[in-house]
Amino acid sequence: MGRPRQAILSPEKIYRAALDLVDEFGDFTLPGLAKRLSVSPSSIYHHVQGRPEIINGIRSVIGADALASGDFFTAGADWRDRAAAWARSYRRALGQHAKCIPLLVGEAVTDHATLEIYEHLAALFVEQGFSANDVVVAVTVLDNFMLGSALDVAAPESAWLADAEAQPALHAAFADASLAGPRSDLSFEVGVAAIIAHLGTLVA
Amino acid sequence: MGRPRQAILSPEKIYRAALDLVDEFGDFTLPGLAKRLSVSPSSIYHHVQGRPEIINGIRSVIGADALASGDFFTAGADWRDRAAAWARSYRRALGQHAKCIPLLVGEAVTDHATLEIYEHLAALFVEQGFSANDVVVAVTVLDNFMLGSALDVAAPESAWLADAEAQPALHAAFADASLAGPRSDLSFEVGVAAIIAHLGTLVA
DNA sequence: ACCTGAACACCGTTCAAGT
DNA sequence: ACCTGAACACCGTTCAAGT
Repeated sequence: MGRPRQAILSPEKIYRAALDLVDEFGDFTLPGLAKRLSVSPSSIYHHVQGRPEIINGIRSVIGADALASGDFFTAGADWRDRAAAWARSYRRALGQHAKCIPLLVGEAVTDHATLEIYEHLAALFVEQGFSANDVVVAVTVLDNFMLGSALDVAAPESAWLADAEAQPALHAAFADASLAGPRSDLSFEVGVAAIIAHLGTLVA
Repeated sequence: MGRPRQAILSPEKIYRAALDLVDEFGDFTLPGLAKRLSVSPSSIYHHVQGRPEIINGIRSVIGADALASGDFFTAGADWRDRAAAWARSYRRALGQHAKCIPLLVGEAVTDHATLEIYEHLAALFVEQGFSANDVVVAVTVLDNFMLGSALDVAAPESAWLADAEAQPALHAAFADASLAGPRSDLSFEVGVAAIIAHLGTLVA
């Protein structure tokens, strides 16, 4: 066929198609991606280096969409509310692509969009007069909890397949619980409230 | 060669060898696993169903070792100390095999050892008089933070490759911080203290 | 029951060939 | 510059054949 007059592919198109595949099937393959893009597998290599770069691209697309939503710009409000909103927004963004998270964890963050998201959080603490040490710890604590909670979104409500005989306390708790909403969401709010209340003691 | 008088393999041996490979290289392949066990790839299928079962086996080995360490039996102490010890112990167990975590997340927990570990935590809250709802939330919150923090152990200290120009607050905080220990460990303790203090308000 | 070697479909990546 | 088809090494899994 040869070169088309107008390029069919772009890194962005490749990343978005890969994101779609992961959302749908929990993973992607280069041949599957090529098929989705109506292209030959080898064509993809004219735009990205390889599979790892595509995975990184998925992260950046999620981050860019989250930034574009404007959720991270809740200026004016109390810093506690803004920190909580940050965690809530990024967890929602990741949770919308919960099947991607296992693919993303364990890879270093280098894309601009994701770093920008964390810059928002760090700036918030700096503004509040946190020391460098406290900013690092505050960002880490909130990020760790946010990420652990986002991972939990992917897990089915019955991911805890406890046995009534072998794990009586665990089984009974889940069997008898009557939560007023999704377990993961409610727990997230409890944890965020706990963490932010504690961070407040650093600033006082 | 045919069947040996004494079986060379067992599920346990396969799981442990796979764990070793992941610790060393961050992943494992069936051919690589077979080589490590001085066996043919097809031999492995006489003992386990396939790769997913091996991944589940890795989790159960980590859980069994953690249970065997006795860290989860800190009876007598205050429930707050025991809950903190639980999170600390399991994070340490997972952190010792940090490269495994990306492989484990996103898979439902079904192995006995891991469920036993969560049973310890649930029983602790039940003992304390938590309602079923509160047990579920307390277990979820502590688990989510513990897992997020364990993932952070795998990340290099410089996983946040912030740019001085583009992300000034984030960059400056990490550049100027002088923490009295590993960022991940210190942050974990701060978060656990925050969460447990908050859980204490449920029981009061 | 348990190990082997051959075989299959599939995957990620490379590269020469085309426009 | 950008797409294609052929090719390569490799992977997970199956299966008939051996003891």
